[in-house]
Amino acid sequence: MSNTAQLSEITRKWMDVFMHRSMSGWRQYAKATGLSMPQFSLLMRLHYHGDCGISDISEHMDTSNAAASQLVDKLVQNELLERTEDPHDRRAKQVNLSAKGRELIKKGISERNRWVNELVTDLDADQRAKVAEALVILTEAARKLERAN
Amino acid sequence: MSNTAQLSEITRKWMDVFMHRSMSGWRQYAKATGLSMPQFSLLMRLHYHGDCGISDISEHMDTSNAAASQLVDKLVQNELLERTEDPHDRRAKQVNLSAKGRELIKKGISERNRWVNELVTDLDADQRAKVAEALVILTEAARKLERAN
DNA sequence: GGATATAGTTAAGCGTTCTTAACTAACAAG
DNA sequence: CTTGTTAGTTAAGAACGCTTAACTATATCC
Repeated sequence: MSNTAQLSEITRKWMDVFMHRSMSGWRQYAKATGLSMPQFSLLMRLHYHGDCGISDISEHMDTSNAAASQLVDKLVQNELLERTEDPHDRRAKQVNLSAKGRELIKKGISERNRWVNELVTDLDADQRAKVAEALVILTEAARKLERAN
Repeated sequence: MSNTAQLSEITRKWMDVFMHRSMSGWRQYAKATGLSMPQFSLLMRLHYHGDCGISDISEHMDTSNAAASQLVDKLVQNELLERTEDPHDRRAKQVNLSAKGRELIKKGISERNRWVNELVTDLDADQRAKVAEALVILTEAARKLERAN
């Protein structure tokens, strides 16, 4: 049992459920916080890879330098980001989440975690152990794959 | 082992990796297809719950009737949606994905699945079996939770 | 020092989405 | 039949994000 085709079908179903949920979860949170998708996306990016310049941002978001600059500017005005001068290169800027921005993202992430936590609280001990083991395997595989790219 | 706190930490890490990946995946796909986020969101909604009226859409997207109507209109013009009259109530409309729209969403979903498939291909047989078992458990739990709400 | 490249900002213009308000058409109840 | 409700559309105006192009300031190379 558990050949490639079966596993593929299982992951497909899981992704289906999961994507459905995560999409609508994000949408609701963006609405609630008043953030647009690009704004939210940038905050997430900085949560994972802070301390980067405008060019890094524009490159990663697949957009122009001007757009990134304007986006950052708006979020700086809203006090969600801090934009400081790079001490080693005074042309460049270092963009980071502010305390307020970090707080907001942290809350968003924990709200999304709530769903998974609800999911696992209904499981019995045996099921929980299995889920825990599998998620560790998957997380490690994802990390490995990310490093490879 | 595997008490509640541990499991919670494990799911948190998994969500972290997974959300990070799925967010940027969708962003890229939306960019590639030229769809805006609301447009994309509506197509996904119709993929899961087709055959609904303008009011259903506006209610679910937490927006005004006018906005939903305009959004649908644009996607009908792009031939991604079909808008037909409800035979039982001629005031109402039935909105559905067109063949072209279905195709587009299907492709997006399969791209998303590709990542998970890459993830599991590197696993050995034992790990695969464990992952398969756990994902079945989680998918079932998610379905149950959804029915409860 | 002077030419060139790089990092980022600013401004004008376009397309999108949203809102409110006014409107049409169809249904429902007396 | 008339009154009121419901479903959806249309129009005007504001906000946002993106692009291109022109610009400032700093760094780098010869």
